[in-house]
Order: sequence, then C-alpha cells, then structure tokens
Amino acid sequence: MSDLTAEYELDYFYENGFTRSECTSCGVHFWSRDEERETCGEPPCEQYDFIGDPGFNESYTLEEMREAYLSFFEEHGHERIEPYPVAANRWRDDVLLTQASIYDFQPLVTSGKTPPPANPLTISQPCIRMQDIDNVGKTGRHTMAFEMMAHHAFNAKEEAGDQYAYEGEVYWKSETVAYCDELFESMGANLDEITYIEDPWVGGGNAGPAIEVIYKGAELATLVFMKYEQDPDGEYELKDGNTYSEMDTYIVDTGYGLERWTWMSQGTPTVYEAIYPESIDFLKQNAGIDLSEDEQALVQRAATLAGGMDIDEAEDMETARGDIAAELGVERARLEALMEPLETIYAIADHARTLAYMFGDGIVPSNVGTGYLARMVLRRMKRLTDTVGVDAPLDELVDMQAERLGYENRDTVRDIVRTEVEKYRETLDRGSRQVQRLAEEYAERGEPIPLDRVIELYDSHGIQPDMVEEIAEETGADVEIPDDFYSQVADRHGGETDEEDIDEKETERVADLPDTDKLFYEDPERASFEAVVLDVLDRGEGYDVVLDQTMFYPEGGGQPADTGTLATDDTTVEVEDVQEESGIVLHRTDEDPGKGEFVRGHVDMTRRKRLMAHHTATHIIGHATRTVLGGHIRQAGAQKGTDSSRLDVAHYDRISRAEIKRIERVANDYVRDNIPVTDEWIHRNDAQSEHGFDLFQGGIPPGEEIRLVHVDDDVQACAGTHVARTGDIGLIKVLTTERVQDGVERIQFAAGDAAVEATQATEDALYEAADTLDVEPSAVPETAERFFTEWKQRGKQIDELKEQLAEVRAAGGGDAETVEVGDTEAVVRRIDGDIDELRTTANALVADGKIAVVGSGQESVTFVVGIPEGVPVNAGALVSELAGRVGGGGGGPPDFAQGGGPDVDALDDALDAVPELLEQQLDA
RNA sequence: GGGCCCAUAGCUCAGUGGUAGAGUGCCUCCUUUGCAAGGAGGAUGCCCGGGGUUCGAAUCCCCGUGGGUCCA
Repeated sequence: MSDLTAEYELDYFYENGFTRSECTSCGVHFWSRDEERETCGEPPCEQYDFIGDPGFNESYTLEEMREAYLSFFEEHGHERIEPYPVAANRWRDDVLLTQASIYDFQPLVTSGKTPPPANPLTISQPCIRMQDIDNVGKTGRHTMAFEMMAHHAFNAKEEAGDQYAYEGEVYWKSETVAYCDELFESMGANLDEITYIEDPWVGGGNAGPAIEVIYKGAELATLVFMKYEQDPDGEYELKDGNTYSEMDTYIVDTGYGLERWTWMSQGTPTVYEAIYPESIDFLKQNAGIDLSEDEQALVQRAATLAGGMDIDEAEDMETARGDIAAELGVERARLEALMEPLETIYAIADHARTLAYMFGDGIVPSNVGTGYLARMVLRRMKRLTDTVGVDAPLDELVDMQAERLGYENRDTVRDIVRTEVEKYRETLDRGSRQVQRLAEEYAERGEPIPLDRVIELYDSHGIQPDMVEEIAEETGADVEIPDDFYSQVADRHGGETDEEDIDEKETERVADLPDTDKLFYEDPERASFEAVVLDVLDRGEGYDVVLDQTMFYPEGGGQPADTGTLATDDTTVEVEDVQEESGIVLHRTDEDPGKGEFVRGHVDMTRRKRLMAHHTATHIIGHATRTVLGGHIRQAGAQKGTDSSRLDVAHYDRISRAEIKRIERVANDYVRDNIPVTDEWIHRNDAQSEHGFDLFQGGIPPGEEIRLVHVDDDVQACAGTHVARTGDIGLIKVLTTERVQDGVERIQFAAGDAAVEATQATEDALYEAADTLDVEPSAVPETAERFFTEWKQRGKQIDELKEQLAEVRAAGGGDAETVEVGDTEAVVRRIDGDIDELRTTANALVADGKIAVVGSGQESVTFVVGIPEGVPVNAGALVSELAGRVGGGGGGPPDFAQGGGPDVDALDDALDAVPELLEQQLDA
C-alpha cells in the first residue's frame, strides 16, 4: 500500500516552523507549530476544550459565521456561489442527498467536462447525512443537517493543454493550508493549538491526500486534495484496497463545518445551543424541562466529555454513558435521567432542520428515494416529540427552521408536514389495532407472540417492535424482541438483486465520423432535406445510416424518433428508427442506400407534428400543474407519444378531479393565448444561475452549452422539437391520472388531433351507454343509478320468491318421491334450479323434519342433502357417494352437504339409488 | 427500482373450498327518562374488477385497480 507521506511535505509547513509528530494516543501523524505536542487533539485522544471557553475572539450566530467565512474567501479572490439543493438527485443520478459541497461539481466539473461556475469559488452548501442519525443529540456535535462551508479550486495539468474545461493551476496544497491558518488567525484563534492531521481521503471513485484540521478538541475543517481516480491498472494502492492513478485534473476540495465554527465561537455545551438557541429554548419549555443550577453545571461538564458518545466508535451507549458518569462522580442513572430528555430535544431540533431543508428544496414524501428518507426523518421526529412530551405540531417546528433558512415555500412545507403526520397517525392507528388483536389472540392462548409475526408487523405494516412490546404488556401477552431484530428483517429481504446494466454501446467506427448537423432545430416544420451518406453500418436486422446532416429527430428526452424515407435516384429506403450516439445520428433503415450517395430525406410530418404538439403540451401541463398544485411540482418522468403522452410529477397527495379540471383550464389558457415557443443555446452556468435547478425537469444534459425552451415563463433544458406557438397545439385534454408510486402522480393527456380523438372516444362510450339505456346522454348517470338500485331490489325479490317456492315444494306435491327411512320421512327430488333454489328447498324440508335429497341437472349436476337434527345420516358421506356417480365430488358438514358432477345423464339413476343408500347408512 | 401485506355491512374487522358473520352505528317498537342507558325486533353486502381451477370460489391461481409498509 502506497502511503502518501511525501504529499504532506508542504513548503508552507517548513516555512512556518511546523513539526511533524506522531500521536502518542492513536498513532496518526500530524503537523503543528507546537513541537512539544504529543496528541493529535481529536476526541477520543483529547476532550472538548472550548465548552464555556470559546476558541475565538467573538461570538457568532450561524448567519454571522456563514457571512464571515464567505466574505473572507471573497476578499481572497474567490467568487461566492449560491448553494445547490440538498436533493442531489436533481442534478446527478448516483446519489440521493447532497453530502458535501463537492457533490455540486461531480461528476461533470471534477472530470473536466464542464467548467465550474467560478474558479476559485466559495460556497456554504447545505448537506444531509442520514448515517449520523443515531449520533444526533448524543455527542453534542453531530447533526444530520449541516452546512459545509468550502472553497474549491479546479486545476488541470499544464501538459493537458485545453482538452479540459479549465486550464492550468489556480492554487494547490500550501495555499490551501495558508488560507486555513489565515482564517483561524482572523477569528483570533491561537495558531499554536491547531493540529493538521494527515488523513488520506478516498471516496466516490476519487482519492487524494487530505488534512484534518483540529482545534481545541474539535475537527473544524477537512482539506482534501483530490488527484487520483480509481483505475485497475493504477500504480497507487490506497486504504480501501483499490488501485488508483493520477488524473490530469487536480482539485482543492475543502470542508469547514458551519455549525462547528459557530459552536467554537460561542462555547455552548452543545452545538445545538449555538446554532438554533431559540428552537432549543422553545422545545425545553414546551417539554417542561427546567434545570437547577447544579444540574446545569453537571450538564456542562458532561458536555465536554460527550465526544465519547459516538455510536460508531463507542462499544455501546450505556457503557459510554457509564464512563462519563464515573468521570463526573455521579450515578449513571442520574446522568441518564438528566441527559436523555435534553438529547431528545437536540435531536428534534436537528430533525426539524433536516426536514426544512428537504421539503424546502422540494422533496416530496414517498416510498422511494429521497421521499422515503424524508418520511423516515419525519416519523422519527414524531416519535421523539411524543417520547419527551413536546406537544407542538410538527409543521410548526419545521416551519421555525424553514423561516430561519429563508425558504419562500413555507406554506407548502407546512402542508406537506401536516399531510404526512396525518398519514403516520393513520398508520399507527391501523397498526395498534392489529397489534391489539394479535396480542389478545396470543394472550388467550397463553403463548408468546411469535417473532415472525412481529417481523411481519414491522416489514409490512411499519409497526415498531417497541410498540408491540408495549401493547403486549398491557394485554398480558408475552413477546421477546431480539437485539438483532433489524438484521433479521434485513434477512427477509435477502437476495437483493443488483441487476447489472451491461450496456455495451457500439461506438467502434462511429467514433471517427463527424457529429451530425441537426437541421430540425432551425426549422422544425420542414419535412425535406438533402444530405450525403457518410457511412452505412450493417446491423443484421437493418442498416444504420450516418448522414452529414439530418432533419430526423433521434429518440431522446422522452420524445420518440421520427420516421420517414431516404431517397437516392435509384432507390427509396424506409427510416424506421433514429438514435443518437455521442453526437452522431444513426438512421435505422430497411435497405442500404449506399455509402457516398447523395440522398433526399423526407420526414413523416404527420407523426412529427403530433409529437411536437405533445412535447410542447408536456411543458404546458407541467407548468399548469405547478400553478395549480404548488411550486414543489417537479417532473418525475415523461413519455411523449402520437396519441397521448404522460407526465409523472412529484406530489404529496392524490390529484382530485377538481384539480385536474383546473390544470386543464390553465393549460388551455396557454394554448388560447398563442404564446411563442422560443429556444436558445446558452452556457450551462448562465442557465443555472438565471433559472435554477427547475431547468432540469427532464434530466441533466451534458456539455457546456445547453438548449433552453421557453414557453411563457416556463423554462426547461430540453433537446426536443416544439411547435412554434402554443396555439398550434389546438387543444389539450387530460385523460386520466394514476398514482404510480406514493408521492408520484401520473397525468395522461392528449394534444391537438389526438385530444379531439380522445374526446370523441369518450363521447362514443357515453352515447353507446345512453343508447342502451335509451335515454339522453346527460341522463346516463341518473338512469344508471336507478337501474342499479332496481337491479339490487330485484335480486332481493328473487331471493324471497325462491324461498316461497321452496316452502311450497317442501309442503308436498309435484313429482316428489317420498320414502320412509327408519322413523323419518325422506324426500328425494329432482329440481332443475340453481344452487340457491336447491338449498332453500332442502332447508324448508329439513325444517319440516324431513331428510332432503335434491338434485339439479342443467349444465351439470348439483346435489344438496339436508338432514334434520338427530337423524343418524351423514349428509357429507351421502353427497360424496351421489356425486361420485355423476363423475364429480362433494362434501360438507354432516347435516348439510353439497356436491355435483358433470354427468347429467346419470342424475336420475343416482337419485333412484338414494333410498337404498339411506338404508345402508342407517344399518351401518 | 425490488420485497412483503391488505381490500367482506356506514365504520372496525372475523370468516383458508361447502347456507356470508360479529361488534359498533342505523331504523322500528318497548322500558326508563334530566341525560346516559336497558330490552325486543329489523334492514344491512356486485365479499374491489376481470380471467382461470373446481360439481362448487369471499376463500386457491393469474392479471388488473386501489391502499399500506419495509429496503436500496
């Protein structure tokens, strides 16, 4: 394993009198101005050294510290960049949440494909790390939500020339450490106390040397120097066991925790009291937590030691708590009773802030993706508030944070939280009823509740095991929840199949051809064009024709490919499909037009026009939906077609019929206003800074220049073809909505001719129904209702009549064959009716104290046998015997049985045998 | 994206191949009456939709629809 020791030999360290030492406690290497220093300074090697004794000259609020940092780097030649959303999946598809500022620039900027918005730059990026969820509140320093203040510089090796989106070196390691020192100095920190720990960094396919910056027991910054990428043939083997090679680009990636810096400046017992003091006060008061001075002092002393309460490092929380109690000379139980409510309060505030970021940035609760993570956080927060007795509504707590963070969609955020809390309440209600039933069942039996039932409750119904324990105890049932409960749940999911996406694109000789000139953007209404065949690739099932230029739109952005023809003087070939591979348009044809030929292309414009109408309509429907339902509406997928299209949007509730009507009306207003649809190619950084991330409704386009399509004030990055004016669409008709996932609604609609056709189809159905009912179309609902009611009444009437008929039959007469069996009269009879008639007849006979054997032989044979109480005949056995004679089977309880078989011809013989069979049973 | 669970009376649910049930609510009557309640009787239902297996399906199988939940 290569170590990167040489990487840390910075000129800056030598020029400023630093010494490299090895921590006597944990063995890491670190640099410090203090040559006597023995430990690295980070917990657990040392404890917090600033509680009650701030490490900076002045006390800063969160907002002040953010501003101080950003303006410091602005003054040092960095451009300030607006933060990105916490939902990282808005611009990349490999992660869900933003976990570091560098996420903003992966993968396109770090790989050098696109330029950074500024170079160098500074930013304070909101981040969410779900993996810290168990530490939140306990260590005094962990938060799920935090802002990573950072400065970044993107460098490319001189010899790489201009093949990347940025050139040359801005600055590298020494300058980065110098900035850090200078920032500390400007805050009035004692530079002698700072340690720079060597801690190589590996992550996300990249790696490089990195430095952890420790001051007074707290890690305040990480300076990462990204310069390697994962490479199976690479010469460097790093700590994750993979090999890496050097990249042409090398990037300064720093991270300064805004919350830690604020905390350091205030010296409060925990970070939480430093960053949202008013929330903590409010929650404490609401939960009725009021500490005496002694208790306050104890809490403060415990806080300096709380660094050891890290679930990732501590053996278990109880032991860690015990150690701290011992150190303070108090009982563990006393410390726990004092600390736990506080820790819960801290966690609640952090959960609220996390949710404010998530919902504020447009995440919608769901059973998938970021929406699921948000749901988990919200439910956990609800449980925490219940535990500690906070009765303020969650939407208010989240709103307090959303206000602080300056979100403008606070009404929507509150609405989402309320809806989601209500959903959780329903789940809990449903769950507790189920657990109640289960517990009663097992309490009655005196058995413990089996574990797999508890696992099922959790896995299928979202019921936490401690809820089962609680209810079981109340009900008097036993249940045991093992420590590895959650891993047993995980086992149930076993065999998680990661389907491998082996998508071997054939780039081969296509790569050498020039990019195809796309004519369809210039004039999307034009059908014909002329071109030269640059190459023809035989694909076995057809040919891929490469032209120098084309009017054919290749499939992309949810818009299907054009079809049409290519004609030479000799032949005409059909274009069946069109795909694009790295800038080259491949026309799939049935015949070979001939390489080097001059062709006239003709696009099927009927199809194209329908697709264009649907594509523009998709933008309009999206915009209308956002107008009607709120700014959180975001495209979650789309597919255009010639007859209809669909748009999936993220929304936290079902879309009502009334809302659909409003969406339809708003959409058609845009059509009626006949607004011009315009497009422009602009630099992605300009597009992003002007329009934000809502641009990327349909995915993230590659490249520096991106195409924007404007429809009124709706702007989207889009490569598709559109109508010239919204009026060209003619009409937009919403067809259906369905819920494709929790939190995702699919809107299906038709545009233009297709909308007229769809409306006609609906009308046809209505007219047909009206015709059948012989009423006006407008009377159909009323008439259908009347018919349905009448139909139900008749059903009841028929039942009554059958009953009467059965009584009449039972009273005698007809072709009944009556035999005496022992002391009882038996009636054997063929009634060609349905099973209900046979049953009611048999029941009526039994009520008269007679044995009833009735059979029906319409399409198949059915028997019903009824036996009065006290008569020693087994109905089941008799039916089974009779049914056997008609080639079927049957059975039932001893007093009433049914059966039958397919052989209708054998029915009468079977009935004739009944007296004999009855005698046999009596004799037996 | 994947796994699992659920759908029966207005509501909450039982019913694992053989005559659709309970509690609650509803209606009528009685008792009592300040309210609450008590007694007797009654009506509850395309057992989510569509196919299949079977003599027979609420029940088993398949496909939908709607809802829930866990995981990535």
